[in-house]
This record gives sequence, structure tokens and C-alpha cells, in this order.
Amino acid sequence: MRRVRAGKPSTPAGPGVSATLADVARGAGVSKTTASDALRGHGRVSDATRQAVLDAARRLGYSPNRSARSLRTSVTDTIALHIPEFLTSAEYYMAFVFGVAEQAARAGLNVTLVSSGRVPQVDGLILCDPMPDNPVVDQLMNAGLPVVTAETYGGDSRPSGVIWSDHGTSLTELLDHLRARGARRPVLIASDSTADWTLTLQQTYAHWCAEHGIPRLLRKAPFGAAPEVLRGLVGELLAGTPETDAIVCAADGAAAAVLPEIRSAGRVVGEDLLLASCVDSLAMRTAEPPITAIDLRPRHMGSECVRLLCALLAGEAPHGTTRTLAIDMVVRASTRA
Amino acid sequence: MRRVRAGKPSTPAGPGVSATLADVARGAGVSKTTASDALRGHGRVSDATRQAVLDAARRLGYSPNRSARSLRTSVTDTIALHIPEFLTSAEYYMAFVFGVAEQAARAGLNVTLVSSGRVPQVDGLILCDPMPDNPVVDQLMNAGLPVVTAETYGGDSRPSGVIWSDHGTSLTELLDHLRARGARRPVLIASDSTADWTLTLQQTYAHWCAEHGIPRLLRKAPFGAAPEVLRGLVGELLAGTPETDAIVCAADGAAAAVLPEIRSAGRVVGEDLLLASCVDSLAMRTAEPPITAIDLRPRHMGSECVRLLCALLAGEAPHGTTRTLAIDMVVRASTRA
DNA sequence: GCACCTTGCCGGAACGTTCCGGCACCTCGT
DNA sequence: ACGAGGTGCCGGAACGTTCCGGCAAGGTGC
Repeated sequence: MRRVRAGKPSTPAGPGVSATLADVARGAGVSKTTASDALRGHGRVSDATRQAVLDAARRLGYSPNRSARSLRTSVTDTIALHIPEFLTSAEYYMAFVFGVAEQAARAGLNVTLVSSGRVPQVDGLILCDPMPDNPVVDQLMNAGLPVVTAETYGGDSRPSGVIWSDHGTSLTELLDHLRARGARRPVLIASDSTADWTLTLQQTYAHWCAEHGIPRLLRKAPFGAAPEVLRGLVGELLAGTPETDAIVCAADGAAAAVLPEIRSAGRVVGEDLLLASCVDSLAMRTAEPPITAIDLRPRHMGSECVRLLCALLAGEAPHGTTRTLAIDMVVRASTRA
Repeated sequence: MRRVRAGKPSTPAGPGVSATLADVARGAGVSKTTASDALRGHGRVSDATRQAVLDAARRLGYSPNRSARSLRTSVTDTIALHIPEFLTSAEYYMAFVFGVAEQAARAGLNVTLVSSGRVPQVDGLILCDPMPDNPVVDQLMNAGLPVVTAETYGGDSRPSGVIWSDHGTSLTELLDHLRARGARRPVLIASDSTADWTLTLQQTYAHWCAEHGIPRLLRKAPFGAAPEVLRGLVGELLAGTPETDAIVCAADGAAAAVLPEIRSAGRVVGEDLLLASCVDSLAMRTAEPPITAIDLRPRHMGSECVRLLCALLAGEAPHGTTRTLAIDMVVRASTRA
């Protein structure tokens, strides 16, 4: 608990210790007010003085103390990020995190991870795939801070901003594609999570089936279900409903996981059984055959969330702003019969 | 840039605005010094007053302003986390991140992600899989802050602490296992990254081969190589060196990616060709057949890094402390011939 | 010459916390 | 009765920043 900074505050900043604004002011021969104004571009400062201050700052390696700044302005230049803990979707979330980190760095913001419900002292929050029954999400939602969610939130409170993708349209497109490839009995294997995304997929599927006079063949697996469970499900499905000619898996990675089961049921993916996934990932690309999937562009999703949050914080976007992120179907051999 | 907090500082804290220490002191009828002492457990305070302060704090929903505290003490209660951006190893890194986040939350620390080289104002850094040729890593290493690395660092500077796993012993164990299963020509497919982990694997393999009078059949693929590249590699390997009876893949996910290629070369994994991975993941578990792999326990790795960093910060561990994290080989059908 | 505005700069208070030093009171031992 | 030592509490300075208000010097119009 000892103080880290060196003793004499009048020395021109020891090694490893960042110079203070007063040091810069002294170095430029001006007052700290002027130094601050010059650096922030706020007050009225002549070009010559501004240049002198800038030089001094660079020479001394000045970087403003964030705590002091934040104490004074009550702006932390920090946003919090919460992601659900599902290692099954690791690739999606990881890409999302990098998208957030990159865009935040660009905007000069720090990103802090929040796992518990303890609301951190930040300027705003980003919640990825918020599920209404998650108490942590609930606390964060009602913390009185600006919140941007990735995908819509099914709960009561309204976030300040939302970035969402039109999964309904995408799934319809995917189902149409399967139909064009000859599929007449497509099955949707969805998860039972409370994420809005899952629900949209199920509704869209039901709607599409009704529209095409096709029986609803929905199967549900627990969110983050073990591959064995998924396989068992598919095994039963193919044995019990052999007329199944296409399978769409909602969960990340599920389609790749069930491939062996399909094969051992004597079906040939891409030939007499079409297979597709609602989430693209490395596993889809590397599967044999590669699996048609919807690219959710998680990295873009991450950076767009930060963009929107910044706009909200700057007052450039109204509370309740909702933006759409385009997503793409990627057709691969598994549906190219 | 407007101030967020409400106007009159004498009101007992408006809604949504955290109470200040002065509010608590007033609420408990003591001075702010006493309030601070009572909450921190520092000075000499009678039990009765301490209780009164604690009550007032709870009643007012007091939570100390981190900026003010940090400004005063120059302790930020925040650590920075850097992970290399390789989405192929998404599952490993994701688990690592959660391990860090969880343990940090337990220790009352914030975690901020750092992607650029800009050194954040934190108490310490955790660098996951630091590669010597990464400029960002370099800057962070030499920031003059306590650093804990996950896996040893191959560069010049010495981190304050290291958590590492004995990949050499594990790979030896794995190779011995393959040999016991009849393999006489095991091939190692390594990546050409500069991570210490990769180098250790290659050295261990070379050493093991020499010891057993087995030809060194090392193949290198770029780190994060596309699955097609890996497949091409394996295809050539099996065509050119048909006496290959076991393949060990270093890179995360690689073993699962090359499975189809092996199959289409007419080899049967687990029967006439053993396959194993140096990194366990969902893909290894769900592959058909499931693939023997080394479980690196990334989540533990994450939390152990935080533990060590905390110990270093508290002065409970000496600079340069190195700790080992046990890792396990998980035998599955792919080597159970 | 005066009134007035603009420009360039600065003093100093405030943000919320920690903690040094000090003061008043009480309890003993002598 | 008195000093020594302990206990319980507090005043106020300091951390580094921002920014309000003010002041002097120079310019402009009359």
C-alpha cells in the first residue's frame, strides 16, 4: 500500500513516473491553466504558446493522469463489456471482443470486462447477447448507465441503444435456398436459450413452414448442449423421420458436431441431406464437406456497438437508437447438391 | 463534456448518483476522516462508531469513487490483459479470459483489455502467450509495470512472474503413449510461431526422436494456418511418407481440421493411424473419432496469472517468481487402437 | 481622451479520497 | 496531584486535473 510515485514533487519527473501537467507548464514557462488549455484546445491560447506546450509535453513524455481527469470531469473514458460465458460460441464472442477492443482503442476508450454484477465506474456498457433471465445482465441493465446491446434484449428494461441483425430474413433466405435445392422437409435444431436470437429463429422457421405448407419439425437442444446430446438428437431424428432432407442447426458449432452422426446414419451431406448452420465459424469452413452458414460478422458487431455507444455518449444519437448489422449467407458444399 | 453529477453537493445524494464519503460521515455524525478509517479499518475507531459508519454507508448505498482513491493512493485496482489475436485458438483464449476475469473479480480488481501498445494506467499486466516479435508485447513488457506472463517469454526482458506448463513432459508422455500403441513413425505438425510453447514442442519432439532412434518427421505450418493448408500438408505427408503411423498436431484445432484429409487418404484414425493434438478443445471432443489431446486448462491458467500478479503486487512473492500449472493428457479413441 | 471589446494568460477552487499530525479525554502508576 | 501513555476522533493538506472568473495589454470607434 505504499505510494509508488517518487518523493520530491518538484523534480522534473523521475524515470518511469509520468510527468504531470505542472511539469509541462513549468517546461513551457506557462501556468498549468494555459498548459491544460493548450493541450485540450479549450481556452484562448496563441499558436506560439500552444506549440511550446505541445513540445514540452512531448519532451517530458506527458500523459494525463486519468484518475485526476476522471475525478474532475466524472468522465472515465472507459466502457464495460459483458459477454455470456459460453465456450461453445467462443469464436463468435472472441471476434466480438476484438471488435470492441479495436474500436474502443480507436476512440481512446478503455474496455473493462465485467463478469459479476458489480457495476463498474464507467461511462457506458456493452452487453453481448443479453439474456433476460441472467441476473448479472439485469443488474447491469438497470445501473442507470447508457447501455448498448448486441442483439435485442427480451427483458423489460430498454437499453439506450441496440445493434441487431435481421436473423429472420437471413433464415428465410437460407430456408428458401434449401428449398431451391430440393429440400421439402427441413428441420430446425434450435436451442432453448432465452436469447432473442434463438426465439427469432424459431418463429421465423414456424412462419416459413406455415407459408410453404411444410410440417414444423422443430427440435430443441439445451443451449451449449454437449455434442453427444446433439448427435443423439440427430440420430433419433434420422431414424424416426427418415424423410428429413435438410437440417438447419441454430447453435454455434452444432452442425459440425452432428456431421459424423449423419454420416453413420448412411446419409450423404450435400447429396441426399442438406446441412446448414445459423452461425458461421472455423468449424463450418473446415468441416468435410464445408457447411453452408450465416456469417454473423461478430467483429463488426463489436465495433458497431462501440460506435453507437460513443454516439450516445456524445449526444449525437438519441436514446433508444437501433441500428442493423447486415449478415450474409455463405453457401458451401453441404447444400450445393 | 457536461458534468454528470447533480448540482448541490450538500444534498444526501440524488438518485443514480453514488453517495460520497462526506455524505456517509454526515449520516453517521462523524468526520470524513473517521468515516474513511472505519470503512478502511485503518485508524483507531471504536466499535460503536465503526458500526454507525458501516450502517450509514449501506443505507446510502455508498461506493467509493475509484478515481479519487486512485488519485490519492496511485493504486488503480485495475490490471490489464493482453491476448494475441488468433481466432483459431479462440476457445483457449476465451477460457483464459474468463479465468482472469473471475479471479480478478474475486480479488476486487478490474480487468481492462489492451490491444494497442498504449500502456494503460494500471497496477499490473497479464500477457498471454507473449511472442517476442510482437511490438505490442514488447512495449507492454518494458512499461515498468509488474508483468505476469502465461507461458514463458522468449524475448530479452524478464517478466515479474511467469505461469507455465511443462509442455515438454506432456508431449513426451503423449509420444510414449503413441509408441505404446504401436506407433513407430510419429510426425509432429508444428506451427512456426515464435511462442515459446511451439519451440518447446519442437525441441521435445526432436529430443524424443533422437532418444528412440526415430527419424525426425517435423512439418511446419504457419501459425493460424487455414485448414486447407493443413490438409494439403497432411495429404502430401501421407502420400509421400505412407509409413507414417501417427500424427501429432500442435496447433489448436488443427487435428480436427485434418481428419477428413486422413480419411480420404484411405487411412482409419485410431486404427492404422493415430492422431493427437497438443491442445484440447471442443473440436477434439466432438470429432469422429474423438481426438486424444493435452488439456492445457486455460481457465486455471488465467486465474493463476491473476493470483500471482496479486501476490507480486502485495509483495508476497518475489520478483521473478515462476509457477507451474499442471496439464493433463486426455486419451480418446483416436489413439486407442 | 474615453468607453468598450478582444486577446492571451493566470489564480485558485473543486472533484472525493487518504492519511499525517494533533487535540482532548481517560486510565494508571507513583 | 501529576506525568506518561493509550484511545477516539478530527482538521486539513495533498493527489493532478479542469474550468470559472478575472486581469492586463492592445485595438477600435468616437
